[in-house]
Amino acid sequence: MNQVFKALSDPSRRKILELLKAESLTVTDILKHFSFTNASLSHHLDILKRADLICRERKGQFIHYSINTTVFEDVMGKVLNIFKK
Amino acid sequence: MNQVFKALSDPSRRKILELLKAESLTVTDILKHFSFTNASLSHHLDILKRADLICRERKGQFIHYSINTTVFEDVMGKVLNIFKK
DNA sequence: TTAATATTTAGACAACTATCTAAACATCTA
DNA sequence: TAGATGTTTAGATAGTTGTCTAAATATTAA
Repeated sequence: MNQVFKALSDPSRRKILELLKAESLTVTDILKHFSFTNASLSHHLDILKRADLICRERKGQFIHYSINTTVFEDVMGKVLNIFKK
Repeated sequence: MNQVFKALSDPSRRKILELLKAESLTVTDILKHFSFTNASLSHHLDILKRADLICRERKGQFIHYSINTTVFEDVMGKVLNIFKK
């Protein structure tokens, strides 16, 4: 679960999640919203993937990324546990 | 709000919050649960304080730290916003 | 098969972070 | 006031992170 918190600690990665919650996108699509290189984006996507926060699916030449909503309850629960008695 | 996520990204700091949600504690009290120095703990407390996640109050020789529950809704809301459509 | 497009991987580097030791500051007690 | 206790600050260092360029891999189209 530490990987999830680490993944969420970067603003760019939170923005990626914001984008993906609206619709599933390719790397090139996502890249349009940022100023860094595709290599950097790939790195961020890798971290989000390892934290199980996103899913990837190749469709021919493209790879589509989407948010993994099933992890949502886990994260909320963990944040809840930090604060709630 | 980035400071909040950064603060939560470290396991030791999350453990500190876990301890403080039960009861308000002094630095020495908190230190018993960790193996690093008081200087390191002070550093972690500073980060949590800047993120507004904890409160400090001097009582004579001691400084008591407690969790800031009013920030709870903010954090939950932010995590919600990341996932919820 | 060759060229073009989409994405990841490898390696390097500057900036940041967690930790330490040593010193300073704050308060209490004798 | 002097010494003891509690806590923070300063400065140093090793490890981590975000970013880059260049090269590699995967798929499509000509």
